[in-house]
Parts: sequence; C-alpha cells; structure tokens
Amino acid sequence: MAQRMAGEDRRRQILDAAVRVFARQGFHTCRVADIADEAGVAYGLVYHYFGSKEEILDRIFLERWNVMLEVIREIDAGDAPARAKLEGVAGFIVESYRHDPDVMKVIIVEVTRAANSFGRTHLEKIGEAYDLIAQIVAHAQEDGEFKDTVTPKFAAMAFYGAIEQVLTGWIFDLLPSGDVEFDRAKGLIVETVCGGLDATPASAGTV
Amino acid sequence: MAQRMAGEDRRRQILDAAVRVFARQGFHTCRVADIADEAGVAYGLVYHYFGSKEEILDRIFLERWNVMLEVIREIDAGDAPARAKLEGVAGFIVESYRHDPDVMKVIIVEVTRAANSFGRTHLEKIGEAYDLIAQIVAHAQEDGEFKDTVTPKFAAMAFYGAIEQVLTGWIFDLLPSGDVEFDRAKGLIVETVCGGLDATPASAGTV
DNA sequence: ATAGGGATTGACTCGCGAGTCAACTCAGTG
DNA sequence: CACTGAGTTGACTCGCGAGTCAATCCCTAT
Repeated sequence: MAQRMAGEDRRRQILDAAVRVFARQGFHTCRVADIADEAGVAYGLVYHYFGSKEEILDRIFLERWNVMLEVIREIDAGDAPARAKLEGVAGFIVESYRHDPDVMKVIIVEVTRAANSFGRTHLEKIGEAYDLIAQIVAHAQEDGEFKDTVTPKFAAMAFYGAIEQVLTGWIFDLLPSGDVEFDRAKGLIVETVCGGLDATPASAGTV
Repeated sequence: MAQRMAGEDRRRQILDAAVRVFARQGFHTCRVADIADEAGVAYGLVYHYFGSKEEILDRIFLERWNVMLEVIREIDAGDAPARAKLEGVAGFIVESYRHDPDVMKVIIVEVTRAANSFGRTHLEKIGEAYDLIAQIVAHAQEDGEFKDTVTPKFAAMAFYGAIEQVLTGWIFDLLPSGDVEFDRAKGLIVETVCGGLDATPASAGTV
C-alpha cells in the first residue's frame, strides 16, 4: 500500500497521523493499529520508525514545546515592557492553537495536563516554561513595572494556568472559539492577569 | 482477614484506600488488587461494593466536587463584594487541599485535568463550577465592581485556571508548599486576578 | 441449635493491545 | 541480471489486569 519513501518523510507521515489520532481518540484509548491505519501504513512500520507508542507522543510534544521555549527566550531577551512580553507569550500560544489545534490539543490534554500518568516525564521540560515566564515577571518587578506582592513563580503559574484553562475551554467547547475569540483572547488574558478584573480609574470602566 | 463490618463503613474503607492508592500510583497505573491490599480486603470485595474501578474514582470525585459546588452556591448567594466571594472560593479550595491533599490530588490529576481520558465524563459537572464562578463575576460586572472588558465565562476560566495551576504546582513540587504558603495563596490568587500584576497607585508599590 | 443470606475470599477467565519477527518487496548497485 | 539491504507487511506472542464466580464464612433471626 505505502509507496517507498525517504526515511524522514515517512517519519513525518506517521507523526502527523498520530497527531490526528491522538487528538481524535486520545492517547490511551487509541491503538497503535489506528495510527498505522491513519497513516496508510502497515502496523509494523510504526515500530520501524519509533521505539514505542509513547515515543511518538514524546516527539510530538518535544518538537513543539522546544519551539515555544525558544520563542519565550527570545521575547524575554528583548527590552519591551513586561506586559508586551507576556502578550507575546500568550499570542504565540494562541496562534499555535489557531494554526494547528490538533497538535496543541494533544500537547495540553495528553502531556501538559497529564504529567502524572507518565510518571512525571516531561515535568522538567514543562517547568522550563514556567521558569522563563517567572523570569519575565521577576525582571518587571525589579523595574517596578509589576508589584512584588507575589513571587515570580507564583505569578507565572497563575498566568500560564489562565492560558491553559482558556485553551482547554476551547478544546472541550466550554468556551466559544473562533478567529474573533482567538484575537481577543490574546490581549484579554494579559489584561486580566496584569490589569486585574477590578474596575480601576486607569482602565475605561463600564459605568 | 477483614472483620465483618456494616456496609457503609466498608464502603468508606475501600474508598479511602483507593484515594491513597490513586494519589500514590495514579489511577491508570494502579491495579484493583492494590486498592484491595491497601484496604486490607479481598480482591473480590471491591467488586461487591463498586461496579468497576472507574466507579470508585467517580465516587471520590463527585463526593468532594458536590460539596464544593454547594459551598460556591452559598458564597454567591451572600451579598459580600465579589472580591470577597472569590476569596471564599479560592480559600475553600486551598483549605480542601490542606485538609486532604490526597483527595484533591486525585480529583485534579485524575479527573479535572484528565477530562479527556474518560471520554469527557464529568465534563458537565466540572463545567458547573465554571458557571457558578462566572455567575459571581457577572454580578460584579453589573454592580460595576468589575470592569466588563472580559466575558464572565472567560474570567471564570482564568480564575479557576490560576487556582488549579497553583494546586498543581504544589502537587508536583514545582511550587513551595506548606501552611504559610497556603494561607498566602488564598489572598494572592484573588489579588492577582482581581488587582492584577501591574503596579497601580491604589496598591502599595515596591519602589 | 440451625437455617438463611449477606459478607468475604481469591483463583480463574478472558479480551485487549503493545511489541516481535520472519517473510516479502523492490530500488539501487556492480 | 543476480545480489543486497533498507523498507514494508501483518499474523502472532505474551503479559497484564479488569471483572467473574463458586465456595466459604459468620452474623442474625427464629
């Protein structure tokens, strides 16, 4: 069935199929046969390219997460105000979801929100992201842009938690999603965490 | 081995053992035999009291979650300012964790953060909590206490996401935990989401 | 005392699905 | 054209663990 193909292309083909299957059925629920079928490839070939079912999930996660870490590092290296930096981070994550919802769904649902199931694999990698965000907050606190009532780590968790929860809302249809919502969310997440919900004189209040 | 006992007591005994086992090994990783052993009870007895392994998890989740929903409803029914209401919600969740970390760990790690694995069971129950929080926000927006730049649902997700992420940080030792941290967290989560991170004239800035 | 029946036991069944492997295909090479 | 080895196939193995069930125990009622 499957035509001969260069190793890397076939690898990608299986990886992409796995993303679709994981997103649709979930990692635990799907069988390796489902991935092979989706890729239009024989069962055994999956094991020719990957050592195990779990390794496939690892690749999907690491491939994307490393990109994100790099982006956050670049953002933090710039000298924009912290709020703009956080907007950059939120924006990148939202755009990632817009661009490829399946990949983000798999990463969040099967890895990020499931750090236990796999005996805490990836916990360190995930923690790197928290640390980078905490870094941004710490710098802002030093500059007086953010108040220092909370520890940077704590703020980072709150910020990331808010983003992930919104993404989760989109994934499970608990929150309306679409291009309009994506664009608004980018700013609103930051506005909520930085500006707060309180009606302040500084922000244009309703009444 | 196990002495005769009234039905409900035995039920509790198995349920409590399951909480410890789920917290220690994770729902998927543990075997039903582990639960029976932990409870000091024969394998088959578990199935005398529960229809399936999953039903045990269901009970653990629902038992606690329903209490929380009730508490949130009561809080919202009062006429305290929204910030105090949210502090009540955050406080209850933090206290729940302090009081019985294992139960909260199981609920968060195996149910709340794993709403996919079980084919979206409980998603509705979980959503009820979001809705109740959104309710609080909506009221506050009507009263002008909160600005209405964000939808109540969105704010609820951000708020709940922040709490859950902090709990997750404690569970996985990504964030320092202890009585001092618990007490501080109650206020800080709300302060972060309501007051924001920004250094404002209203709050006592650092510099 | 003794029958009845719920509580308790744990060996056994049974299906599932990850991972293996021996056979086959075929593009490239000399 | 024979030969090689990477690419490909899918039937098979094998361990695991959820759920079953017939036997046994022991409390309670008569």
